[in-house]
Amino acid sequence: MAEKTFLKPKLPKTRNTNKVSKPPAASKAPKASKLQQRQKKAAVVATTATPKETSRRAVTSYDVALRAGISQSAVSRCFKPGASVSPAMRALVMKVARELDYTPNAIARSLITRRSNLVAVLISNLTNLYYPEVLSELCQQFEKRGLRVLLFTLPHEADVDKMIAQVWEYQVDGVVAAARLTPQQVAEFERRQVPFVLYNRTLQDKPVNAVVCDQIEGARLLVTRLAAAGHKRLAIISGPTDSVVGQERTRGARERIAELGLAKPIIVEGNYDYHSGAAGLREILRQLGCTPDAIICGNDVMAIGCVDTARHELGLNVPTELSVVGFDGVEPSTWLSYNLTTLRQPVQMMAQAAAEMLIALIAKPDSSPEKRVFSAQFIEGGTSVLGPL
Amino acid sequence: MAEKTFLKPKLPKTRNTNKVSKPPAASKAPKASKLQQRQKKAAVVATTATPKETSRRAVTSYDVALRAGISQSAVSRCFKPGASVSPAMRALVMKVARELDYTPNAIARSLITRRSNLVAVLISNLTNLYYPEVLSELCQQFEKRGLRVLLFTLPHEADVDKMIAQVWEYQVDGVVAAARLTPQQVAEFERRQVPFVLYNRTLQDKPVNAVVCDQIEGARLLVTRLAAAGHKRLAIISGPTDSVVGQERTRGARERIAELGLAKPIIVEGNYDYHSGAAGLREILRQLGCTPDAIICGNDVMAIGCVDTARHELGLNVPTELSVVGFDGVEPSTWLSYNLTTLRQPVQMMAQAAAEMLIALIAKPDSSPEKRVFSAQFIEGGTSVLGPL
DNA sequence: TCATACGCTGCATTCGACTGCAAACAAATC
DNA sequence: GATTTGTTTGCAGTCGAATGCAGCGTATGA
Repeated sequence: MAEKTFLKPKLPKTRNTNKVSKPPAASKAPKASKLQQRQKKAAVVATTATPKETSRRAVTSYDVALRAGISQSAVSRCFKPGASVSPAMRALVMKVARELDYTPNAIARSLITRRSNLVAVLISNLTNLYYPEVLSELCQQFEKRGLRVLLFTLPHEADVDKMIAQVWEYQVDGVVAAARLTPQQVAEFERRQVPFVLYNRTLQDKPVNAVVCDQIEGARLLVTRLAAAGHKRLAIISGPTDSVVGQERTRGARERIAELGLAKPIIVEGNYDYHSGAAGLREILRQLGCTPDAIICGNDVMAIGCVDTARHELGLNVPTELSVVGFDGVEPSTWLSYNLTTLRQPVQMMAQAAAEMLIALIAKPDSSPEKRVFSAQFIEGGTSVLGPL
Repeated sequence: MAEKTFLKPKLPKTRNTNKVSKPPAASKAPKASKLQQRQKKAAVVATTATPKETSRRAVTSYDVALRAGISQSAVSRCFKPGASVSPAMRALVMKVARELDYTPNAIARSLITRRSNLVAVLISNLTNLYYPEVLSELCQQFEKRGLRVLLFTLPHEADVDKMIAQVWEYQVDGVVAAARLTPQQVAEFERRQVPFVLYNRTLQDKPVNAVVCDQIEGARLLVTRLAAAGHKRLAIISGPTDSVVGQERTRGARERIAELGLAKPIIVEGNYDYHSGAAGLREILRQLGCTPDAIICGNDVMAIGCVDTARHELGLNVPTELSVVGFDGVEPSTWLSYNLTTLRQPVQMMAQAAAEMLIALIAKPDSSPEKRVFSAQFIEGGTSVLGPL
């Protein structure tokens, strides 16, 4: 109460050109001011709607302005951090806003500011066990910076183009793509001048903003360690051919195997899931006619499938009869039953880097492309016999 | 070419009130028409901007209208499915739109239609292994129906209110909440008249739209089966106390244990992760001084932690010396190393139901609340010794 | 005391698409 | 041929917040 009587006289009465100029202007009055129009509308709503139900319409800044006896622009300014508003005005507006349950409309704001504060995150397959971690981290990073995440999942790699069209419609400020995209699709990002960061993907022919983990380096390291421990006959269960990451892992392993003069490895293709790891192992044994020394799997889940099948279905002892290694370092790889030898990707750092990069790019769209390459961390688990390096 | 000459004369020349009415009106002309204003602006841009760079501004429906020699409203109508537009007009507009790379601005559309086509999905912890499946399914369902997903993760159960405020700002058409919310927070959904569906949660005192799985029924079934197989001393590793689902599972198990006249079970609290399953087991053994017959874990991941610790750390044989059962039926529970006895939740059906429900609710906001209760499916795995029922 | 500066505030316009209305045309009817 | 339908189109105003500008008020200086 005390506060109210303090504020009221000090604020709206000091200067209201509105009231002063209205009576004389009434003679000419080419058209009602916005606020007046609003006043009328509000009156209509009040008489039309049932008394208790405060109307279906949302509360707008005009409603707040009306109730507080000030202009709409004042309300708007109170919700903008750096704006020029007196403390008294801000207090009054906030009070009335709270009374009316006013929330600024981000849609309307976006329209005029041309900033939606939305970022699109494209992810191919959420059930991948690896991506939820990425998504979770990205989400938190963006939320911390006042950006909202519009999630797009690309399930059957089908109508990706249709989905991407949706991205444009929502005027997102930026895109993080952790999904397989054609060069044409990436090119469209550029054409539309929408900042974007690729996650674990790059383009051959064009420099783009990307956060990646050096798969080749990692794969070579794995082979080096396996060879040093005396493994000679290696086999590979690769990721699907359309996965760039998978291809790089395979290529790195293959190259290093060749360099070390080991026998050319059998390679069977998997699709990153548990069963394809199991199937891959069986196929390798069938083709080889005997057990290889070690199997390099394109990701942890396939490695787990491989280990389980070896142990529980084929009665093979992992690691003494067969070493199995994976990639990613997902949580189950650390479980006691597996304790997988793997290359852990620094997911948190990578996601953080991607978020940072995108935010920087939004602030300064014409920066030249940057690629941030992280190294995987070698985790020596119990599914491989490795000597000291 | 042929198409162009066919369309052009047939369309804009037949009736152009614009050209006819403009010259006479020029004498009075109180103010320029919108299209004319636009024309001027476009001219400015054209002369100001470098010739090659087609300007920084986005392409709008006015640009398309200008180029096609028609009105903006015609363009708008061409992008609205059921609108009254001649085929020739539609073809022309689509052609020009393609030439200019025009994409309708969903933000502007939302403002006037009061439909954002956005749904908020609130999820507490994406790394939970169970939620990615839910999210993935929800996403696909909504995308199929033309709704976009705004993702909100609530990490440390901290500033949930601040996050929810963001939900309002974006004028979402609906909310799916698969996170712990206070009754006050849920009440705010109602106050704001935003359709919402709770996933795996309900309120005690108020009927709300919800999709749930009957945890009590499931827990009772588990106990019944364990008891029938002769297990007498049961223990429980519960979910965290603030998880309603976890509490129900515990309660159901406890009730049934009491009904069957078995000894009151030791209950230790976990937090749903692998390590708390391991820790829970150790704690139970410490408190009990010996091995219980069976341990009921609040979810699969804890059950897995429990199994692993029993087998690899304590040298206990699961299931002969100790049965372990879980809840959820997440993918790793099916892996050969575990083959967990568990209650599988029909995630896909539930997510689908939630999406359907929300969509129905958006179409008809005043429907009375509905609760859809699903039953979990009992999966008899290899971590428990169970006779035939 | 008056001039200058600065701090707040309101006005009016803007963002881009949608839509009720009426005008214009085309087709159908008498 | 005149009238009545029906279809297609353009016009102008709308959604809700942001913002350049100008005006008002107060504090400061000379």
